[in-house]
Amino acid sequence: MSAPRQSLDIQTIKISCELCSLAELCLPRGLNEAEVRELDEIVKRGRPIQRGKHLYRMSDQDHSLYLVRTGSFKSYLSTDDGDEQVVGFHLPGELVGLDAFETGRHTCSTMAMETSTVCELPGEKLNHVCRSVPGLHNQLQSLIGKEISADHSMLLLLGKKSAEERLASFLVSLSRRFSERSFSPVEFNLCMSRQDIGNYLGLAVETISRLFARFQEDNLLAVDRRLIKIKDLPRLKSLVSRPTKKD
Amino acid sequence: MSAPRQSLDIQTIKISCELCSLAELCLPRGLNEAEVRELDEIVKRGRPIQRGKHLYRMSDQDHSLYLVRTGSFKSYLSTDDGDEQVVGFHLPGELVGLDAFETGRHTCSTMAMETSTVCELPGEKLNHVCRSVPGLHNQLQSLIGKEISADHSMLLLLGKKSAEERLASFLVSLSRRFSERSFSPVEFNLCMSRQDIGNYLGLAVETISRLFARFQEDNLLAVDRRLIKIKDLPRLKSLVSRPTKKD
DNA sequence: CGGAAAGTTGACGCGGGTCAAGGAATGTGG
DNA sequence: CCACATTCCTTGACCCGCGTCAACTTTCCG
Repeated sequence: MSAPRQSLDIQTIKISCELCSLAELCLPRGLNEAEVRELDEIVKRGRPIQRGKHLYRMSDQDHSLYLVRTGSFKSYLSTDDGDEQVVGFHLPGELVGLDAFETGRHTCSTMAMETSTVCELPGEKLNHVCRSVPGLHNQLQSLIGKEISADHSMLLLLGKKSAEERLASFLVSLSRRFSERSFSPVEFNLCMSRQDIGNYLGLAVETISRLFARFQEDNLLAVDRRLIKIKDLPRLKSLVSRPTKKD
Repeated sequence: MSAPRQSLDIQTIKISCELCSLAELCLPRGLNEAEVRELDEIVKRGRPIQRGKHLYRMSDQDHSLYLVRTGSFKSYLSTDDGDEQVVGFHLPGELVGLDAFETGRHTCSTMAMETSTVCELPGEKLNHVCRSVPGLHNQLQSLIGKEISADHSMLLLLGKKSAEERLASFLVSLSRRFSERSFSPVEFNLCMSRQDIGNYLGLAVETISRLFARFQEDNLLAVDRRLIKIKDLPRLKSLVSRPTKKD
């Protein structure tokens, strides 16, 4: 906290959008070298955030957006009566912080689920660069649209799907996201607790536990603590929407 | 359909952002006269959309945003197995169409619930005007943030709340929105069917019916078909979050 | 007026929440 | 290195909120 804010180490200097392995998933996608360098100018890369620490809290004033560089985060709402609703998990390359767009104050809190780093995009500077780099504006717009469409899918999941369909959807979505990041689509570590998964999916922890047990019995998965091996991805995908009940 | 597209009537000519009664809720908020006129230049005001007709359908290519001028719309996702999830209801002054931001194709469908009119903002022109009118950019950004925060609240509602809390939340939200539009906060017509309400809230139609009956018994509401009179708004608000179960 | 869509009400049953108890892994301090 | 606490996860027993099904009424609309 009291360390000089200007200090740079070799690690930090080396990181740039141009060299970042996430470029194809992240804001630089579709920009040319000069444009990426212009974006790079305004990106602030802070020190790592420890597991359990907040990137920001609900009602913090903040005009920045953040892109996850390494690690993972969860965003959640807290209600006055003390309980929470996880509204999203964020992997490297994903955008966080749009929730302050309305008033300049965050409407949810975002916490690191493991030691993580982000790239910060200060709002005013970002708007300015967007004006001179239209491709950046488009890319940002696209990420915003993605966020909204993802939220809509979650509304469908919470509004209509059974517990089994919810967990299957969740695993398939993680599988896809890991695979986009060049990790195995069939073997990965969950970065969140059963508690968080249940909360996110609108289910009790016990239900998550039971479903993992059942999926394992059915030879869909091998589960070892937080390590998931998907043994039959096609069948898992087929569980995402059930055979139609009526109509 | 075969009417000449250039035809204008006096009604249409008269409508401008400057004179529109929605201005304080809508994009022009906080803009000066000159800026509003610049915005006005690019707004396309089409003919009314009949009840049941679509403003757009899922997977339509579309780079415009829309602001509801009169009437009301619902947005919904359709799944491959044929059922639907309503993801939002839209009243005058509210923004519709962000769901095409990701790819330029809509990810949900939007249908008029009564004869309605919209103001269309063609994407490219809008970006252009935003560049010269920073206040417009901010206002748009704010509406985007509002949408995202609203979606998050819905996730909380669907993930955690009981049927009673859901319907109470819904009515309180409608009450607030009507009152912002200078309608009575305690007496209004529902523009949607019980079916749509149930779908939106993740409940069966029968549950909606029973809850309306119970709220009426409890002297919270007077319900006559789609006309709602809220008889005890404070108590209705108190139902929105229940007394905490544990922790 | 007739047929369809929308809404209401009752009976019934199940999916998943809640409670309780215990196990396994990780952290903490001595 | 061990004792102990804490958090995380699992499993079983129970039961209730709300979905489902069915029958009927009311309203809407051509």
